[in-house]
Parts: sequence; structure tokens; C-alpha cells
Amino acid sequence: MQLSEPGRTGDGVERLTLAMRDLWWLRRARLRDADGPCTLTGARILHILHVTGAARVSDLAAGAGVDISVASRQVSVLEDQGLVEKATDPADGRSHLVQITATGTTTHEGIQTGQLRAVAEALSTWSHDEMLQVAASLERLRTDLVESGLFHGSATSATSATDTTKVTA
Amino acid sequence: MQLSEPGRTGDGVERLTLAMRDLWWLRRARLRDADGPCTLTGARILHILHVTGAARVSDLAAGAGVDISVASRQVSVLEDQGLVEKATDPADGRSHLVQITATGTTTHEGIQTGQLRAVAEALSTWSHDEMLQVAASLERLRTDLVESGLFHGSATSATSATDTTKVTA
DNA sequence: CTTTTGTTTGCTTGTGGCAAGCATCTGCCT
DNA sequence: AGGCAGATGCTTGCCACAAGCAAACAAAAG
Repeated sequence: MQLSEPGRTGDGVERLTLAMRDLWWLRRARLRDADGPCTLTGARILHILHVTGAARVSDLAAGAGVDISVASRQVSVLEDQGLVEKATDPADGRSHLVQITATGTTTHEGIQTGQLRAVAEALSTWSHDEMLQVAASLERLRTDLVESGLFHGSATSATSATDTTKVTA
Repeated sequence: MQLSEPGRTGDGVERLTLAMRDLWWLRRARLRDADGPCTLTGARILHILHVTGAARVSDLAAGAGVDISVASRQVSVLEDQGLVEKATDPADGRSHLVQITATGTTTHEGIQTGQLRAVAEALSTWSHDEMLQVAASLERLRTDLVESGLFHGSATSATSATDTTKVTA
């Protein structure tokens, strides 16, 4: 079911919007499988924790773009799985500081490397520079979309300081 | 919550994967709002019908990447709303050919133009050529991901033959 | 003491998947 | 040709589960 006309140079906004939607939809189609032992939201929380270190539940909710109650429950599940630890914030008895555990980090890396391997295989014909170029485009796209205020959500991409491949869900 | 390091030129696969994930997540964060009177899947079905003309339920399911039962139910809902029509396939009494109605087309265009306007506003600083370039990148990305077999899903981007802006949800 | 803030929990809604059921078509065997 | 078995297309019942809203609760702030 491929109906696009690649050579067509129509309205830029239109082509870009459509291309984005199709890419988004691809992710949706993939939801069931490949997100490891966690929920998509759970994996995202794991990611945020991996990148930012400790965070409060409300921060995780904001970062994942979900209701606080959802974040709270997800954290509970992750805690039961031993992937995160929750401790009362010493500075504020109301908040709980959530931190990723060693197991959580391992899980996170597992999800991560699985995704990287899949993408690497899918784009095996691409050159390194091409990937970097497209990545830059995507990053800029995301930045501008977020800054426009259309999306209330986070944008938490990062590569860890270490040389190992760690990113996220 | 922006933690990426834009200038960094790390592993191409890694940066690209992360950028893709963040963009995907943006869509997720947006789910609640802006998809008109339809379910996301419903809107997708409407889109597929708009592009391909009549289609069978199983085709819609495959195109949307959902279970046939889900597609069946969505079609029923769309039919109740008067957005599509269902008729028995003259060539095969088992299948039902689904077609978009005039009302459905109108609804579809409404969703579409809303999305286009939002993106246009968000990317108001982009030049036309930049948009086309990034769109081409996204299209290629999608194509290669789909062809790799990682995604069982559809990829239904198209612009209608008319000059009006019609694509889809 | 009242108000505000951070989190948890009960309830509801809705999408989606699996499996059973039903109708129709196809192919084989007599 | 007639007819039966299997395959195919769709529908529906049932269930799982994520997500949101609102109420409850705890702790801090004024």
C-alpha cells in the first residue's frame, strides 16, 4: 500500500505533514512488539530517568506527556519489577524521588540496543553521513514543533556521556 | 526537558534512532487532542479510503496495522456516523467493500487542513525547499523501514490528483 | 489553621487483541 | 454435475490494559 509520488514537488507543508504522519503511524503499527518488558510509557520513564538521574513523579509525567496518575502507576509497576527505586525527597516530604536501578539500566540498555540493531539492519544501505543528516533534520523538526507549543510534551533525546550506547525507550 | 547535544556527531544509527523515537513520542503526546471526531484508527481508515477508493475490511486492517476485528468495529462506527458506506462485494459475497461518503470526505478534509495549518504555523520559519528536503528524507526513511520488514504496517501517503489539499489522518 | 502542592487510589472510558461463530467461496472426490 | 470438506472474510463476545478525572490523603507554606 504505497501510494505516494516521490518525485512530486507539491506544497512543502503538505508533503512534510504527510510524511511525518506516515512515520508516526509506523511507530503505532509497531507498538505491540518491540518495547521490551515495559509499557511504552514505562520505557519512556526509564529513559528519562536514565538521562536525567533522579526525578519526581510529576516531572516524569510532564516528560512523558501523560497524566500524573499514569506516571504514578507506571512508577509503581517499574518499582515492583525492580527497575526503579522510590525514596522520599529529603527536601520535601511530599515528593518522591525516583531513581533507576542497576537492573533498570540493564533493561533500558536492552531495549535500546534492540532498537538500534533493528534500525541499523533496516537502513543498512545508508551511509553514516546520510544518517547524521536525516537525524539532524528530525531533531530540528522536533525542536520547532515543540517550541511552537503544539505539543505539550517532552523531548528527551540524549546520548550518555559514556561511550556505550545508551539512550532509551 | 531538552537534553540532546545537537552538535555532537556520534554514531549515525544511534542519533537517527533517537531522533525518530522522539518524533514518534511527540505524536503520542498529541494523541488526545487533534484528531477530529474520529479515533486515530478511524481517521486512518478514512484516509486509506480517500486515497484508494473502495477497500475491503481486511485491507483496511492491514493498512492501519490493527486487528481485523478492530477495523470491523471502526468501520461500523464510521458507517453509523455516515462517513463511509458498506456494500457486499459483488465478486465475493463474503467481503464487504467500504467506500467513503461525501460527508466522510468533508470530515477527512477538515482533519487534514487542521493538521496542515498547525504544522505550517509551527514551521513558519522554514523555507519551502527545506520542507521539501526534510519531507523527502522522511519518505525515504519510511520506505526503507517498511521494506525492511520491521513494520508490518501500511504506508499510505499520497496527495490526491486534484489540486486541493487532501491527504489524511 | 487554612491553603497550596505532590502523590496515590477508585472509578470510568475506550481501544485493541483473541477466539468463537457464521456466511461464503473453492477444490476435490465421487 | 452434485456434494462435502476446508479455506477465507467478516462479525461479535469477552477480556486486558492504558489513560484520564476526581476524590482522598499527606506534607509544606503562609
